[in-house]
Amino acid sequence: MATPSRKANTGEEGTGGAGQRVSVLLPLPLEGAYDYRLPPGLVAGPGSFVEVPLGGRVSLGVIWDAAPDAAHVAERRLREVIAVKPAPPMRPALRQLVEWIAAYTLSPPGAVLRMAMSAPAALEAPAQASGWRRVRGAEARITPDRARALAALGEETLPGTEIARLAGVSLGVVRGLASVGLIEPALMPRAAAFPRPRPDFAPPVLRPEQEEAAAALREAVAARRFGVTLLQGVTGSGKTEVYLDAVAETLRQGRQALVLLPEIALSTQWLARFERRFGAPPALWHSELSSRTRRVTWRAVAEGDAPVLVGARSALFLPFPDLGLIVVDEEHETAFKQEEGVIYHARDMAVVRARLEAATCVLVSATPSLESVANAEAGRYRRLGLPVRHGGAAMAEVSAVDLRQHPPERGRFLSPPLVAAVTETLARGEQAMLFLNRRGYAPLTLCRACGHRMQCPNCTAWLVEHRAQRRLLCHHCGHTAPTPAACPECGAEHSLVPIGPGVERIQEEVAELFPEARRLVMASDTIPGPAAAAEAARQIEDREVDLIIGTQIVAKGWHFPHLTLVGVVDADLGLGGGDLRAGERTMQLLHQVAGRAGREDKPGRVMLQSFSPEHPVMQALIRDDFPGFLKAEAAQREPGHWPPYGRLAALIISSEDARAAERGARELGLAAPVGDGLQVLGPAPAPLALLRGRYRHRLLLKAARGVKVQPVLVDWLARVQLPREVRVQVDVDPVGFL
DNA sequence: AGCACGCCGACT
DNA sequence: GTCGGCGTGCTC
Repeated sequence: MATPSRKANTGEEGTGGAGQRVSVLLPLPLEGAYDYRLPPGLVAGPGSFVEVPLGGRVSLGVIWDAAPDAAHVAERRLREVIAVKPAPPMRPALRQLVEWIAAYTLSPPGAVLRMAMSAPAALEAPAQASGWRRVRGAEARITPDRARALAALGEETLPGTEIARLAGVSLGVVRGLASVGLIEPALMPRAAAFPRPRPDFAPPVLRPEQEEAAAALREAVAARRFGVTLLQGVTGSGKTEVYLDAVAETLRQGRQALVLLPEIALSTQWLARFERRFGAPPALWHSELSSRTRRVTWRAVAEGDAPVLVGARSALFLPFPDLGLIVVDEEHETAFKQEEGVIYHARDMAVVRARLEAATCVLVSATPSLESVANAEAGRYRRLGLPVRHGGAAMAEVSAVDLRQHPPERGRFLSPPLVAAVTETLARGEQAMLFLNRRGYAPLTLCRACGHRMQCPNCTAWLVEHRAQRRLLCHHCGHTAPTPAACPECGAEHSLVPIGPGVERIQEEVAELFPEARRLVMASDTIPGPAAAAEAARQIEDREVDLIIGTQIVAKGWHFPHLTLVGVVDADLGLGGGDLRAGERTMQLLHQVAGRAGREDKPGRVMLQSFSPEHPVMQALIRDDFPGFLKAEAAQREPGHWPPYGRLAALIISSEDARAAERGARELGLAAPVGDGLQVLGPAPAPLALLRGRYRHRLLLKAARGVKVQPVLVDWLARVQLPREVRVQVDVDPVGFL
C-alpha cells in the first residue's frame, strides 16, 4: 500500500529539477498522460493514486509510468505532484484493462480511467464511524421508548439508526437520550463492511447434469488460469446454482468473484437466492448506490474485503486485488453494451479482464449470442449445457395466434383465442401475463382531420402518449408536453386519436374484459427501482395479482410460481427495421418471456400473437428449436461476413446543423479506406436521423474477421478534417441500431 | 471534465 | 457606458 503522505505544496514550479519525473493519467478525456515531478518527500510508484495541479485546480490521477520518456515536456514546465492518496495503488491488470479498452474502442485512456475512478472519496483514509454508548451513572427521565432503546444498546457502541431499528423506536428517541445525557457519542470499532459469504453454508443438491457442469467450472476456477466457458441452459434448468458453485470454489481459493447482471436494480429475487446459498449477501454495485455505499464498497473491494460483488457493467472497473471469477449472467443482453461515452460491451471486456487477471470467465444464457456460440464452436470458449428443467417441469408449450385469421375486435388488441386462454387461466385460479414491449398508452397520436402525427421536435420519433400523466413523451430525449386538446397543425378539436397499443392501453382493454381480475402493470415507469421491483415480486408471489401486463422488464430473471399463461401481444414488434440482429434479439426476448410461464408443477402455455407465424423466429419458438434458429441465422450471416463472421465498426457523424452533418458524412465517405477484406457502407442517415437535437449520419465499416479495424479507423479519421461542431462517434462492434 | 479568455445584448 | 451570455481552447 502506498504510504499516506501529504506535503503543503501547491505544485508551483519547483526549485530546479529535484525529484523524479512520473507520468500521471488523469480521469479526463485527454490524448495521453501528463508528466509531473514527484518531489523527494513523496513515495509513489506505478498505480499510485495522486493529487496533481492542473491549470488552476487540483485533479486526481494515477501514476501510469514511473520513468517516462523525457522528450515531450520540458523539465522546467513540470509541476509537482501534490500528494499521494492513502489507498491501495491500481494494480497492473486493471491498468492494462484501461489501456486495452482505450485502444480497442478508440477512446482517450483518461476517459476509460474515469470509469475505474468512480468513487474518488474512497481514496481517502476511511473515517472511523461513530455511534452512541451509554453514559455510566447518568440519570434522567425514562420513557418506555427510551428504556427500550437503552436495552437495545446495552453495553455496546452502536449507530443511532441501529439503536432505533433494534428497539423499534424512532431516531428522535435516540436524539432525546443524547440530549438528556444518557448516551454519548463514541467511535465504533472498525467492522468489516461485508460479511464473508460462506461457500459451504447451504449448497443445494445438484442434479447429475448440473453437478457435471459445476465440477467442470470448479476445476476451471481451481486451475487459476484464464479460460472462458459458455454455460447454456433453458430457463429453470438451474444455471444459477451451477455458477454459484463456481463462486463457492472461488471463495475457497481465497480469490474474489464478480457477477455481472444486466438489470441489477431489479434483481431482488437473485439476491435473496444468493443469501440463502451463502448465508450472507454479496456486495452490490450499480449507478443508483448512495455516495456513502459507493465509497465503502469501492474501498472494501480494493482491500479484498468484498469477496463477492454483484453489479452492473460498471462493476467491471472495480479494483479487485485478486479476481478469480467473472460471471456474466444473461450474456446475450444488450444492456451490457454501453452506448454513451466510452462505447464498450461489458461481456467482451469481462473476457478481457479475466484474461488479464488469469481468471475464469463464465458466460451464462438460455439463448446465448451468436458471437459467443461462434467462439465456442471455434474452440475459443468451452461449452457446457444444461438441457433439462428442474423437477421435471416441462417447458411451456408455445403456439402462435395468426392475427390474420383471428383478428381482435375493432379497436382492441387481444385476439379471441388469447382472451379465451386468459379467461380459462383466471378461472383455474392461476396467473396470466400479457407481454408488450412498449411503454405508455399509444406509440402514435394522429389527427383524424389532417393526418398530422405528433412528433418529437428533437428526434426522428413519434411522441408516445402516457395517459396516466396526460402527457406525450419522447422515449429518446425525454421531451414532454401535455396531450393537446386540439390538433396543433389544423386546429381541429377532439380529432387526435391514439394509434396502436402500449402496456397502458392493454391494461385498459383487460380492465374491460376482466373487471374482476387484479391487474399489475410492470414497466420502467411503474417499477422505478429495487424497492418497487421487490414489492411487485412479492405481490405476484403472494397471489395478490391475477394479471400482469408488462414490458421487457418482466422478462428478466423473475420466478413466478403461479404464472401459467404468457400472451405476447405483438410478437412481430422488433422484427422490423432491418437491423442485423433483429431476429436474434426478438428470439432471445420472447424466449425469455416464455420462460416465465409454467414452473414447478403446473405446465405453462405461451401464445404469440403474430401476423407472420411462419417467420423463422416464431417457428423456432413454437418448435423450441433454438439451435436450429442459430444455425439458420449463422448461415445468413456467414456468406456476407457479417458478425460474428466479420467485424463491424460504425461511425456516427452528428451536428446540430443538418447540412454540416451531411457534409461531414460525405467527406468521410469520400475518404473511406479501401483494402482487402474492407468494405464501407454509407453514408446514410442514421436510423434515428435526428436525436436530441442533433442530425446524424452513419457509415459502417465491414471487415473480414482477421482484420484489425482500429488502425484502419484511426487512419481514416486522420485523413479528414471536420469543423468542430461536427462530432464523430466511433462504435467498434456496434449492436442495435443507435 | 473544468475553467479561463473573448466578443455582442439589457441594465445602472 | 458596464455585467454577462456561453463558444473554443488549454491543462504536464
